Amino acid sequence: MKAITQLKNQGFRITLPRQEILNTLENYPLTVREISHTLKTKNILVDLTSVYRSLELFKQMGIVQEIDLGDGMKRYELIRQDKHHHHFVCNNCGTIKDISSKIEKKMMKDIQSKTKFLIQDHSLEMFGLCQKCN
Amino acid sequence: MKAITQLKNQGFRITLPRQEILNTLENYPLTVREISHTLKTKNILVDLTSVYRSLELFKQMGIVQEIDLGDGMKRYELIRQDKHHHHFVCNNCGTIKDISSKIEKKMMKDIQSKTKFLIQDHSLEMFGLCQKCN
DNA sequence: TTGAATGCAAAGCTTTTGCAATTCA
DNA sequence: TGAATTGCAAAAGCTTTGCATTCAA
Repeated sequence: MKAITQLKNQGFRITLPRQEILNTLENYPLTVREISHTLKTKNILVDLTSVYRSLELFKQMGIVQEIDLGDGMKRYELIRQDKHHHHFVCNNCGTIKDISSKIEKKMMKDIQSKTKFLIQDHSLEMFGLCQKCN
Repeated sequence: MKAITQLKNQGFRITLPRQEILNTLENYPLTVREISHTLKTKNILVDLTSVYRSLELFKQMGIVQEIDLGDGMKRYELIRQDKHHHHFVCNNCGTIKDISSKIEKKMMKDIQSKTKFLIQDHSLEMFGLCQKCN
């Protein structure tokens, strides 16, 4: 279901800030500042606070996902239909690429049966050099 | 090589704060506040700033490793000899357990050959319920 | 019209920086 | 002794909160 529809269906208002924030997230994960800056270049001024609040709402609605690359800022990306994936960050140019792996599920099952922990979620981030920078 | 020896060999001073900070890290990853608080219960008062600075030094010397569980605070743990591992965090009681997996290396190789990215490092954190809480 | 959403200012946290005082070697 | 290390105060950076104003429905 499209994010906007989802908002409407759940009784939330379709505001310009919300629509535009969602638009910025089309391509790759962004920080709050990056979202705000992107909007500024389109002459759409949205306060940082509102960006934070919108993202919090989107997160709770399952529209958006928070990712942490360990650099002190959270990043946000749209959740595409059940396409669980991870990220590769280039240490040189900073580009973020989506990564998905088939072995992953097996790995989680393995760990779960070995440890008897119930794994509800996990995050996997990779760092290195992208094809261009290598 | 023991951390203290390593410090001495590299010309750094063996101070009480440094020794005691290292001691707190024996068991599991701690935040800066947790380190400071642990020391306080032992009547050892070390300023937060000094904890930060010691950890930064230890990190650069390869004695300590920074981990990010996405809750806004960095955690620090001793690096044991080439025992690369990851973490499982219980969503209920907060316990952090070390996890290591054999499949992991294969997974990285797989991704590397598929994407042509050079993977230099990665982080994997798992969240769920531990045996006790499940 | 009216409650939801936004903007602005201020505060809350973690982490960093500057500098004088202290301390290890 | 003297440079390295620490502590204290202040600042920096990300995020949250309070409240009056604005706006979608």
